[in-house]
Amino acid sequence: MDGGGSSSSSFRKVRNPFVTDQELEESDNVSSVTGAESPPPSTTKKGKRSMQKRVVSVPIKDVEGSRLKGEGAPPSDSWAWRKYGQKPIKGSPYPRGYYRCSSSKGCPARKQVERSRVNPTMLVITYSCEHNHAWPASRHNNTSAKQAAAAAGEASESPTKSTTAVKHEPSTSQPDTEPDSGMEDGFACLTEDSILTTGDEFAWFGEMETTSSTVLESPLFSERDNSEADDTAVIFPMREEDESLFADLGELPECSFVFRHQRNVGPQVGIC
DNA sequence: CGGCTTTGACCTGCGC
DNA sequence: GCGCAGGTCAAAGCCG
Repeated sequence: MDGGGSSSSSFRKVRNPFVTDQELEESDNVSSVTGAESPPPSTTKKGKRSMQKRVVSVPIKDVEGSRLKGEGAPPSDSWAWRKYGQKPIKGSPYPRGYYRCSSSKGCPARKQVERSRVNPTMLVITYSCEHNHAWPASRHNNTSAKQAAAAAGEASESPTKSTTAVKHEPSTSQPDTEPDSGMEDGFACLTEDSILTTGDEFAWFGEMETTSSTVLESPLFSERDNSEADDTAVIFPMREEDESLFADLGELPECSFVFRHQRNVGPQVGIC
């Protein structure tokens, strides 16, 4: 309980070619995974502690049995998320849901879920993780995931297989001094330096590309390539089947980002 | 019974 | 300095 205004991250406006105002907010904070975190134009409201943020856009699928009424629902990741708030965002017809990681007690992970104004069929999820903080390992929390998904389904009736854009934003990496319990599971939020290439752990990703004819598109990448934008985004059409694959993503450190810049280069995974 | 969701209110930070 | 917007907390209610 930080008290009324607690630690929030700076989501102030900047400019992101990929999305509109709202998404811009997130993307702008999204620093390049490479660790080149662009100095936030505006200091975080309360985010005193450096937090790594990742923006992930996932297609909303029609999920039933939803008990949530939130507009933005988080994708079914493998972690337990507890919704602690929801607020309508100015300029956005969809409210933004605030979720906290409930997988672990000391889990500082948080995520904001909102519908993409650009593509109502996509959910824009912003993951916030303390610098170097550990994320709860894959904990199959059907409840959260299911509910989240359900919410998503409720929120959107367009199960359109949209593309999934993944953007990661490593925030200022400060020497981690907070021993968190989240690490217990073995997944730690590495600093932006930690950029890994697809390995066994991410083999699923490779398969996803090859087996599911999943195509990675990153409009942002294009931008980034050209201007080295701060955001890292990956867009790949997903199917219901792919969804399961994507669901596996939950098993991966949320802090990790997967992107493929060049065709010659395999999917690269970065862990914040 | 426990956990989670929902809604309202409060606080912080930024912009003007 | 004031207002706006965003973010978080707390309490109540509901569901599994």
